[in-house]
Amino acid sequence: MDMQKTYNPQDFEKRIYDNWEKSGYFKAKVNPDKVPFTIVIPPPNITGQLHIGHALDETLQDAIIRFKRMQGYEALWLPGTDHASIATEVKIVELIKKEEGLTKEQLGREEFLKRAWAWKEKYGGRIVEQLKCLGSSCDWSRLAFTMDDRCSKAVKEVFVNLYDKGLIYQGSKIINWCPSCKTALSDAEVEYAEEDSYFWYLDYPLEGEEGKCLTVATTRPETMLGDTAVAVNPHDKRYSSFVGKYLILPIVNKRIPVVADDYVDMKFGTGAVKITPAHDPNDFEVGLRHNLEVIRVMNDDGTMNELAGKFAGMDRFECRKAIVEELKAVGALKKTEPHKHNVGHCYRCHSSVEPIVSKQWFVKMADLAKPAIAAVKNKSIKFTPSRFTKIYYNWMENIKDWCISRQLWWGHRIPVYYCEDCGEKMVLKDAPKCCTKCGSTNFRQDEDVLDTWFSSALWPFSTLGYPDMTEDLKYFYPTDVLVTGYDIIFFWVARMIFSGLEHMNRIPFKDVLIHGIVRDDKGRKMSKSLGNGVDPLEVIAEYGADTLRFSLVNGVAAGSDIRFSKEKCESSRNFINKIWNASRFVLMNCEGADIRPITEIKPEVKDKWILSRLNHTVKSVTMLMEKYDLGMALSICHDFMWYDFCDWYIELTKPALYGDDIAKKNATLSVLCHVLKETLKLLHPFIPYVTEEIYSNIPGTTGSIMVSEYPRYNSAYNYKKDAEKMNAVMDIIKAVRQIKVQAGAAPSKKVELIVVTENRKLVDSSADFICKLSGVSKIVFVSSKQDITEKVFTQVLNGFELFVPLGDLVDIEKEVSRLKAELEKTDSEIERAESKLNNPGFVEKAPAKLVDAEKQKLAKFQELKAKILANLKEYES
RNA sequence: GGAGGCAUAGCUCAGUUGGUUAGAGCGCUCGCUUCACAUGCGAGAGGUCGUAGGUUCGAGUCCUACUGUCUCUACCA
Repeated sequence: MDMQKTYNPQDFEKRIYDNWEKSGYFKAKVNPDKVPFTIVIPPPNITGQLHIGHALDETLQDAIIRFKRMQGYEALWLPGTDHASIATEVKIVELIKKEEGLTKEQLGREEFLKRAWAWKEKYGGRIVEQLKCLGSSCDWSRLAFTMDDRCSKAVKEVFVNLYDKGLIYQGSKIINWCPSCKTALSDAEVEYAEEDSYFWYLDYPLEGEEGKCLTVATTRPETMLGDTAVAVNPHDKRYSSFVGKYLILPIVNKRIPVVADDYVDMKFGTGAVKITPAHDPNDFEVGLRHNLEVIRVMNDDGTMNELAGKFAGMDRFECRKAIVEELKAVGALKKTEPHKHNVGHCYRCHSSVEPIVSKQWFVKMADLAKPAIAAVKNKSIKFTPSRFTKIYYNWMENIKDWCISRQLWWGHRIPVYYCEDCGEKMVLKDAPKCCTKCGSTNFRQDEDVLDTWFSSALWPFSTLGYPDMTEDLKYFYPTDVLVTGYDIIFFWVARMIFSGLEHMNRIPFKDVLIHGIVRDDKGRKMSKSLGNGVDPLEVIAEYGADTLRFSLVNGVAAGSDIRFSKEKCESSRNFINKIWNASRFVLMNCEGADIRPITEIKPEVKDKWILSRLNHTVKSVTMLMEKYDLGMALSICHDFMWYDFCDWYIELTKPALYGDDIAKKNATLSVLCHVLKETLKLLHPFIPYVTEEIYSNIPGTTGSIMVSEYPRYNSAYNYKKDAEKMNAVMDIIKAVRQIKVQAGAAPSKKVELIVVTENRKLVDSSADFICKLSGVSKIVFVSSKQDITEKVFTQVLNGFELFVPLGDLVDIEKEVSRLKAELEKTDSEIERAESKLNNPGFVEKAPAKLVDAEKQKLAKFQELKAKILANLKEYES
């Protein structure tokens, strides 16, 4: 046995991980004799390093995969990283600006991509190291990257297939544009935030009718330069005479029609809306319905273009001010009022997003969404917790076409080629040698790359070999469970589901385990601006990976957010320290002892009690693990380890361990070893390092705990009667302790215990325990309280009356009032039970088991009451 | 506008399909350096489970309304 006095994870975590890796236990292979169990990691972005949210995600996955591996599944946890197109590109742009003083355009595409791959090598590698520190049992031989050859091949295959099926198309539509990143964004990539702004009321004069005008209200006056109509509600009587007439657009002095459209809300603003089809999604729709001209007045970088006339070249916000001034000058600004409204921001750079008309590639969603909704409706895919299905439906049922092209360089380049000579468009998996139509070799590839989520959507099968029907793909797909946060249900989970169904004809996973986000100790979201982020590596350096993992999982309900605090870490560390010391106790005593397998031991009552407790624990923990209720599973392991094993069983073994009976000592130690070993196995998925370290020191164990057999429930170990006996003894011990504390006697003071009972045999056979655990020097049996001559404290239990003579410490008056309080409590229990049993509804309708239990409870309390009364009478006489 | 979560001890949170006397951690009080552990041991105090109704023999748990709070989603110019 080689264990330091204090738990010190830094001494062994690294060594253990290295051993695991060397042993090849993490590797999974196609094995027809075993049932596969597969998890693909949600690939962390290579933008930086792992944060505490990743630590939670990986801990949950590792716990599940370790559990399944021990249960005998061929467990594969497939690791990888994500190129994170826009997020990484933003970082690299910043880097080259800082280090080389260049913009990406100045650097050029080829050089830029070199920098990006270097970044990937550096940060991708770092993330892998961090995953290892956490203890993640990933199959590193399969490490994937969303832009590696395999994934790239899958992306091209899927793009071409969808295009051929007519599910990918190119079109000019209104999309979200980030003027800072200069790329299109999908709807999911826009974040809205409320901002204080103004509502500007503008007068648009009616053509040919001097002095008459229509007032529109707008939050974006600068877009009026691109107005091509004003819309009113067809039922709005105020404006019915205007419909079909023309207005003169101020400043621009252009004729624009008044159209009637249901989209307009009569009650909002003035009931008249300026229509700018090029710069507003709703206006774009109105424009389509009324055949309006689309005039785009803004450049890609957010400045005004030549169609903005004298405002050309101005930044959009500058232009807004200038337009307002100009409108005021020409008398078209009627009034201004403060207004709060939601403005969309780029989820990566946070600039405000500009809705503009642009030619982009889209995925047609309607037909893809239907089977994806059905798969969840018919429970082929189950969300845990189930409430997240509603969030999923909500999005899927209202889904719009997915804009997948990005005007970026870092990512999968769109596999579309244009012939410079004949203009032919070629959508091909591999770059053509020449134009498929005219044979020209003068062609170019589409400049754009794909949305990063396009490749992530294929992750569960691209990493296993798709489009080739490999053995891996056949064996490990569909995967079993996907573990991720609720924040990427739309971005990722939904898209994997329809992609799996479309390209593999099968769901990508059976279960989706959703967890919450990790917040700081005050419940705030961790963010760079608040500076309240917690670095998992720092926590590991201070407390060890096991403590971090324990803190993130113990007692946490699925799907709910987690508060992370130092206090929590400390209490987790204390628990692991407790395991450490309990194990030291067991192992130190084992030295030189004859430890036998549990099957060769004849257990006595205390042993049967802990074996039955262990058995129950195994049953509930296994059940909870299978339901992915890891927080509860771990909490039950914790309670068993601390309260049953350490607080009670270890103490109960001491009389035997320090006694002279060698056979008894060996038997007890064998049970101690068995229970410790099995408990460590239950804990191993959550806290792998410390359990491995201790396990290797237990006599009789060979190999790693991570490939040991997971404990199994066995009804032969229930020992119901013995467990009840032990519980009665434990009640006696607790009662004596209570008497001593209440009397103010020192814990070390040895007292005499006088017992009235019909079950003398039980007390006799457990005398060792009672004496050792409650500081009793001698147990005396009497037939009734009348036989006691000294002043005593009294405690009445079911089947036992306990009396402790404590001489002058005994205060009769206090004792009487204490007994009266006990009596009152007992009375209220009797009353409660009686009212239930007197209720015909309860007796008739409640399950017989419960009625019986209630009857027993009543009898028990009535017996207690009788004894308390008898004791009270003694004092009164 | 739509949807969802949460409201339980001083604080942070558990609480399985409704069913014994509602639990834990931290904090607090009292007593202990007892031969694994003071990162500990023993004994306690502390809760009308947000409010009002309802269903039921029985509600922290199910239903309705309300109050407070957080989040997602839509983007009404």
